[in-house]
Amino acid sequence: MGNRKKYYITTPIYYPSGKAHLGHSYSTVAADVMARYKRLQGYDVMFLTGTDEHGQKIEINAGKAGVTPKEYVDKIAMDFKNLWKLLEISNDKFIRTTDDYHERAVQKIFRMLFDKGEIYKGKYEGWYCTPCESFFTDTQTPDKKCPDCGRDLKWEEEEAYFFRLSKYSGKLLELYKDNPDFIQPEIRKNEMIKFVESGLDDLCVSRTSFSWGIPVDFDKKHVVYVWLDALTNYITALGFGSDDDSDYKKYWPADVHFVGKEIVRFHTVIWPAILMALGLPLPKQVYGHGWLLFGNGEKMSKSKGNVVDPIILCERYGVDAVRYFLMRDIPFGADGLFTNEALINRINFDLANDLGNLLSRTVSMVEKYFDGVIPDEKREGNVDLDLISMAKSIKRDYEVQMDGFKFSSALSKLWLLVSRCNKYIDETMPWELGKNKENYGRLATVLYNLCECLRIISILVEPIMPGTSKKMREQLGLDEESCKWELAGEWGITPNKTKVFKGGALFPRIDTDEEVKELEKLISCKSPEKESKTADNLVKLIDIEDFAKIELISAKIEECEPVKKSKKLLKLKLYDGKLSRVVVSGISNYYKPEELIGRTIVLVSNLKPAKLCGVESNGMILAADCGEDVKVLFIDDIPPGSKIR
RNA sequence: CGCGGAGUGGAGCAGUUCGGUAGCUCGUCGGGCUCAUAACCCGAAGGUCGAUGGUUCAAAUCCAUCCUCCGCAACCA
Repeated sequence: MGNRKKYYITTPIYYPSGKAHLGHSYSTVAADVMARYKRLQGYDVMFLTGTDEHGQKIEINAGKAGVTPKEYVDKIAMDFKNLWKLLEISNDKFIRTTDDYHERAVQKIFRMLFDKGEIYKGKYEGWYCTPCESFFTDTQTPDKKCPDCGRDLKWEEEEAYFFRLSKYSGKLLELYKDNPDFIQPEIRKNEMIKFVESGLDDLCVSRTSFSWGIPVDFDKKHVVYVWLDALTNYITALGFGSDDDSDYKKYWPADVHFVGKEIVRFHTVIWPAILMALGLPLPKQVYGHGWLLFGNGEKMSKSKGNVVDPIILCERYGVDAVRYFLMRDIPFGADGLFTNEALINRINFDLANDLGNLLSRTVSMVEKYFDGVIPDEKREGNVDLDLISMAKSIKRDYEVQMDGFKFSSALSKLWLLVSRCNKYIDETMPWELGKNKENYGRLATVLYNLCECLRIISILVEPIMPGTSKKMREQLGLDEESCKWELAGEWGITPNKTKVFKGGALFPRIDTDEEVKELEKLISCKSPEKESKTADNLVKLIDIEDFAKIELISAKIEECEPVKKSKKLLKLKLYDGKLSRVVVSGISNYYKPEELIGRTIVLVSNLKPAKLCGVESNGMILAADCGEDVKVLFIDDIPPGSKIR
């Protein structure tokens, strides 16, 4: 037992500031596939996922919801756990950074680093916006106004602890050089090298401005700030810093951390530096996968409210179909598009037509011609050799791809065998053989070969679609013994006289057009953004006083030029009858400066000033949003300064 | 000169590391088959691989310049 090779894989711990979406599911399913794959190969696997529950944003969100931060994260952590259960995620542990053992361990780690001199007390300074509780650097706020709310900023200094990240640049670069696989894929590695080469600052690891975090035990007004709290989960989950650290001793270092590409930096710079400072071994690899994007190329994110609900998809198509789609349709290292059509097409073509139908036609024929049991007498033919040699080699090809996290390629390798089987049926024409008893020996061989291929497929498909794998074996009448992982590379394992059982369709076909409509309906109901849009469509009635607050006047455009470094902004100098003022407007895609000079427009004159791309804008000009185009309201025959009501 | 990504048959993509007949899935057209979930199999049409220049016997692939699209960056006031 103790000699088994171990494999430790992690997902990021997710920040529960909103609902879990398909993007979270993507990372987690990928890690699960890998964990299952390694377990089947005989590894002693530790698969960790969890939630990162501290920080100001949680504190604020909880406040808005009128609950304590703990109540807030309890609820969302439960949602995550339930989703993972639904998606058949086989994690061995689920860590919450609010777990007692984690908090104690983080305090211990913090102290260890402080005692070693790796953490020191310093000052965090910057421009502070009290209402927003945010710091900004000089470069972020050239005008000393809050970029979020526009209010004045105060120069504040906050006492804070810092981790000596800056001294690790050299060591990190060495690490990347000596371990070319440490950061993958390649493109991420190059980015990180460039980033580290540009120099590192020490890292602020404590805050006094909010309290929802792990207290620094020797300096109670500080709480540990994000990275030292979050990243260390990978070792505290194994018991590091607690009384029982046997799992830590057994599983650390991690074989791979799966992370989204946006947090590669933290995992390949800060995390190894922390471990170096602690004198602990480093993870073997960090893999930064791509993002799931929508058909329109937008990132799936909570803040944009364009989240596709994995629960809906699972309910409609089953977990395995969703898992298959995520792993098959998107190359793991790159960004991928999610569209409802793509999902349904995968289900129909790959799963229903190719795989499901193959099983169905095979089992049907065994029942039809042999009452469900293939007889011993067989007669081999030449056509069989090609099929058999492919079937025997597919496991090796598949494993090469899986070991490189190329899930999509692994599946397309496996589907070569599925296609080969369908073709084999055409070549051998079992329905013809079935017409004449003399050919039953040959027919038995053909059907046996098909069952044998399906056995192999059922094994290799298990990491991605555990449920489907099981269903296939039930229909094929196979026991666990015949379906061990090693036996995916062997031929002739299905015992003689195995009885098959025709079951339901593995994946029922879906009517694409109708289903896409249904899905769009469903998802738009659930999407918060769409909801609010619908609400906006209902005309909200306002009082005349509300309207009176808005001061509209005519103004003449005196000067106009594009705002440097901006894509859509024009800087307009307007004369409002009394004074000239500068207004910035995002219409450079629709109007050229010379088309605007001399014209008169409608100006919202009492709008709070705001800074756009470094230019102060005092007001807003009215324009109509007509689909693709935007048209400014010109009122050239009205003298500047006229009040509009 | 802000950062990053991408441009390959109608659609979505692979191939680019390490140059050597341009590939996959879907769609279209034609044919075959009927065991099967109207599924399966075969064949065909369809591409100046964003542009230009360079290196080379040979470039989607290497080099240079440029164009376009997209995301991000404190930009729709």
